[in-house]
Amino acid sequence: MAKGTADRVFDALGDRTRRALVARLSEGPMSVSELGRPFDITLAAVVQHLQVLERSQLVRTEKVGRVRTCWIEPTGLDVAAAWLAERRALWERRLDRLGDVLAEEAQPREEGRS
Amino acid sequence: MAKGTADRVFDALGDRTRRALVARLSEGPMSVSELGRPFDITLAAVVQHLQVLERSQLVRTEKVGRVRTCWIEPTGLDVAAAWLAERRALWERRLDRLGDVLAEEAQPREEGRS
DNA sequence: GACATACTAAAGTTCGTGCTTAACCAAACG
DNA sequence: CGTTTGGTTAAGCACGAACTTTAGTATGTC
Repeated sequence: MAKGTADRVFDALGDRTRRALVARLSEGPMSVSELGRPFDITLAAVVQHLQVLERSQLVRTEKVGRVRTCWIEPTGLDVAAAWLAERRALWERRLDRLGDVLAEEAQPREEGRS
Repeated sequence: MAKGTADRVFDALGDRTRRALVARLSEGPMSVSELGRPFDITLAAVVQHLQVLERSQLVRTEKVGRVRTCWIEPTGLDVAAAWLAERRALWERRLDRLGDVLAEEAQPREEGRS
């Protein structure tokens, strides 16, 4: 099965360092080496993270001359936010079942169960 | 450094199977074995995922008799949503710098750089 | 009591992926 | 031209985490 967009976004955001990179990028666009400066990792590692972030549509980059500038693509974050909102909405509608389920477990009925 | 709440949430949501578990749980509260039924993994694995989800505050569980019932804690999702919203808001305010940065790279000035 | 169910806990295996090193290329600068 | 700077790519290592197996506990059912 093909990986959906939400999947890729959460995979990307599942890594501590990548979240930090996104946080740093949210302060404004910058070059790859500038982006990676505060972190204790190689430039190569930063580039690899960047590839994941680009695949997930969270970040976009463009190379001018020999310097690649990176920036956040806000709609990428929207995909994740939408997934969360959907789960939450779905849940809110079923919340009332909670009491029923717990009560049912406590004193099971003799009703038919498959 | 201590792991922040947002960190734990994204770590938890960083796994494909756990996202599927959350999705299933968003349809309503259910027992551990019922939760894990559609998945091709051991009950033990489901329990382990559940521990991560509980630590991240995304899910709460309670044991009555020998059956443990699980349900989503909506505020857990809120933490993640808030993180995303914050990055996005921060970014929106700096978006205008993009043009400047790209232009600057294209034709660097002779102004002082540290 | 005996058996089944629902889960738990520990231990071990395997596989992914985050990281490094090293070699490399192209652009800027003298 | 040679050197430095900024980035790319490939290869390989190493650690963690997702999973299984096994064995065990407590609850419910007959």
